[in-house]
Amino acid sequence: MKQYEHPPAEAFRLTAILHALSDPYRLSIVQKLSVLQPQPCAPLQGGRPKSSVSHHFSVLRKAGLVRTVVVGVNHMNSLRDAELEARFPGLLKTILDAAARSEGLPAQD
Amino acid sequence: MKQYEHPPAEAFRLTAILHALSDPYRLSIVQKLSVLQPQPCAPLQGGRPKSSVSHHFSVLRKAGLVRTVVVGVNHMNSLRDAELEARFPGLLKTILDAAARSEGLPAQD
DNA sequence: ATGATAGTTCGACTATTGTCGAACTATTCG
DNA sequence: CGAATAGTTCGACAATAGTCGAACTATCAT
Repeated sequence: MKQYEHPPAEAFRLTAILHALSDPYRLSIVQKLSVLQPQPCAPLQGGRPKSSVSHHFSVLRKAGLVRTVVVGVNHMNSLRDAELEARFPGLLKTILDAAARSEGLPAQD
Repeated sequence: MKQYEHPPAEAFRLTAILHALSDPYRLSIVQKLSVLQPQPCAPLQGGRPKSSVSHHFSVLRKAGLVRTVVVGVNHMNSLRDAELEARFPGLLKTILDAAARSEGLPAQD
């Protein structure tokens, strides 16, 4: 059962994390994973072709945000939240809170 | 005295903020401003040509991170920290803490 | 006015990123 | 085994972003 490479927590680079989360689609993946974990890629596709989805998951993995484990035919994704919290305390939660807040008011004053 | 356009706080987009901070040079500008505010562009140049510096300040302004006020011959930059805090509580501080932490350990274990 | 200083704008170029179809790999099921 | 499913990799292309010199603008000092 072939698995993925994930950078060790010491190798996380803040700028890579911020870049990974600066894409709206990737941010939405992380938001959804924060609600339900783990999930395979399929329910997170959002209408995109598989090759695009795969690319975005690769960016998330390389930044250290997501861990992907092959379980049978599915690739189960989860957030590396504990490691992230240890390395950059409060970062993920604060960004997710900000993201939630952004969504509340996209249309009104 | 000609001044700059700055987006209102309601127009801040999280992804634009994350993107702005995902560039190491721009992140370093924000870090330096967080220590000493306001500052003109010159001391923050970091060896880059003026046109590049100007470009990066423009990105920071458009994201809502920096406010630039023309004072005589200098363009004084400061963080829009209060507005940012109101819109995205804890975000700037958490990222700056993470950035400070990143710098502590670029070489050791 | 002239010159000096601080920074912007423009335009060209390069590099990085995102998109997507097609072919490929791994696993399960029949 | 062969077919189906889930996702990756490759390669081409488009779009976005960063870099930098040169010309420009605004302000201050003389």
